Amino acid sequence: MTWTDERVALLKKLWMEGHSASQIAAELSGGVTRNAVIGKVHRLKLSARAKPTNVAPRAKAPRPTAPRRPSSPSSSPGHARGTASAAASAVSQRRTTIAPTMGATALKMDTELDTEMAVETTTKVAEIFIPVEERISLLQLSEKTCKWPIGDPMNSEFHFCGRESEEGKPYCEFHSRRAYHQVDRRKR
DNA sequence: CCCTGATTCGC
DNA sequence: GCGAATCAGG
Repeated sequence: MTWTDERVALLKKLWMEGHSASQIAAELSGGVTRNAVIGKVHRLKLSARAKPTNVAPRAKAPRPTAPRRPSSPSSSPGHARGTASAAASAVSQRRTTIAPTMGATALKMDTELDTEMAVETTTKVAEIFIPVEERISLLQLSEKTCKWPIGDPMNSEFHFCGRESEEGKPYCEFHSRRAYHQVDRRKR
């Protein structure tokens, strides 16, 4: 299949409407893969659709010397994957970008709830402080504890899963599936 | 394991 | 120009 004007036009339309590359690939007839769609999108220089004001510098461009695609059927030695140090650095190198608006909103809500909070605190302050030693707080999480939140953050019973997480994963095996396995993908 | 877009580079 | 392989991330 070739990129006719009609197919390109449809590609542009669907891409601008927010369809994913795989969805567009399915929409276009023929054996078009999502990679083909993405490649075409980049060549057309329309990879930017509705940026949220935030454009992180593309510094994640490694140039692996390893062969991209073996042209000969000779087998190559297997490569080890995933190390403990890699997982640790991945966590420590995490960058959190908080939009100014979020901070302002949080502050505003904080002050708004202040008076309401004060009344509640005076009546049930004892209940709030008792279980603090037993709960798993945010700061007590480590790289090997499941970080799946349980309960309402506003409730004193709020805690994290805390079970052992797989190497390099933020959640335990059970919650990792909950987090990444898409159940209602079709409804979009 | 499911998915997303981004990038590279042999063809 | 094309797109599979690969990467990086949620």
